[in-house]
Amino acid sequence: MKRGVGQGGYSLREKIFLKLRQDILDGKYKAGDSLVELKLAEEMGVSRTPVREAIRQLELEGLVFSIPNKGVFVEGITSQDIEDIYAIRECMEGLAARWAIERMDDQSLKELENLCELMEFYTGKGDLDRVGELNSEFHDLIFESTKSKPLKQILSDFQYYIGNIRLASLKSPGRAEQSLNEHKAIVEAFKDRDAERGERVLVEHIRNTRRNYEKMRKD
Amino acid sequence: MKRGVGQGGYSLREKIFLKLRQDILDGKYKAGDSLVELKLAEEMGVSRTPVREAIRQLELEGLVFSIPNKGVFVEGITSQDIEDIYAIRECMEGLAARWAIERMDDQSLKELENLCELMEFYTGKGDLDRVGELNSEFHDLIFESTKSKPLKQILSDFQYYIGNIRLASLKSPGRAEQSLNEHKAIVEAFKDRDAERGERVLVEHIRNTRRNYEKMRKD
DNA sequence: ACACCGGGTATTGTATACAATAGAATCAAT
DNA sequence: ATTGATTCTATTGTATACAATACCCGGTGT
Repeated sequence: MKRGVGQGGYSLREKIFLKLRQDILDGKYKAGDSLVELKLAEEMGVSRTPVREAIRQLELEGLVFSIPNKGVFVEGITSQDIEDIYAIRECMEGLAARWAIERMDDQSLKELENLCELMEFYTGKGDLDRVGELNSEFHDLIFESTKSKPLKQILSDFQYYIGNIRLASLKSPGRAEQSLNEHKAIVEAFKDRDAERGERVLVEHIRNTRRNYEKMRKD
Repeated sequence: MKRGVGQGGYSLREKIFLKLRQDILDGKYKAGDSLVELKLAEEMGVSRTPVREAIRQLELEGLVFSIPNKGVFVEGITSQDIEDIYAIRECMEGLAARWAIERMDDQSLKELENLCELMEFYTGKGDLDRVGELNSEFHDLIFESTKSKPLKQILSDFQYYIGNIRLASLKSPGRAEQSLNEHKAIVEAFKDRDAERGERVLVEHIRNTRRNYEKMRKD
């Protein structure tokens, strides 16, 4: 079994959800495109049921909207959305930094340090795709360490939304090295358990990422 | 038709989703309770399909978690979650205030004023349930006016999460009047298009709501 | 030419049937 | 009595069948 959809998730629904979300975020389905249950189901070699459920979840995340008895359409992410997300992240990651520094256990701290070292290694090797993955893990670990369900939820969702953009941003000249230094500063603040400084450097990091994105857009 | 589930939403799935969410938030289902698709379906006089879809959505919102082939269990909201949500709202509604003041059109502003007057009327009459509803509409209108999809989504979800708590808080002695004054101050700042002041008074409003909740918890 | 009606098609909405799985209960062997 | 295998049951996972709806398109009357 496991034909067509691709491995990874647990149930078909989960896999389809992840796949569709990725496809939308990758631009395979553009804004306004209609997603037809039966068509998708046939493409993936499954029945409509799990496809439907996946679509309902996408709907809740705001990636698609559905007109009853008519169809489901891709909502798309505008560059305004991206900017908004960065602005929101500036606030929220500050909060995350404070909480994480207060609540993070030593083992997670060690892991965070480790992730940072790996990022250094792959940045040196120029494998930026891998760096991008590690970057996600880095921030996810911080979210996780806040031990705050509501905060985790928001930030993890955004993480997916802007994943591709962040990766592209990372590939602009010099940004990878700068980003690495910022991550190092974050780890230092975490190790010192300095919430004040942690918040500052993390917010600064987001702000720089955002600036880099805006600069990139203009080109 | 429309038997059992109760009106309101559009499709069965939507109605069931709203009903289940309300029931969880109302404490009808407590943390750890298991939700059995077939049982719920029979109770509401529908088939499993729409129930399943509703549950999947609840899962994405984090209100339930599902163990494959075993069951779905209510996640529940801890008082830690509530506190976190208030902290998050302090940040986010500040942002919302700034954006809304910049982007709100005159008609919405008029509506906002109107909502505030209605709140005054019903506060005077002592109909706090109605005031609670208007309160939600008031904040929703602000969210809507930010014209920001990501921000709207986050804040609207939280609105439901803490709706009942806010209502209870409103019923503590003197709070309704204080809340009303804070709303008036918000409207004034919006009318003056003073983003700086708007942010300050709105954040202050959230902070007071939160303090009131914490005070209430102790009793 | 134009508005109106009616049927046909595409699509989703809902119900039901069947498969797979996990866990509990039973029972036999040591 | 304990352990291990085995059956049984509850529950979800997936597929399919059928119903309802919206929209397109062609025909018809004026």
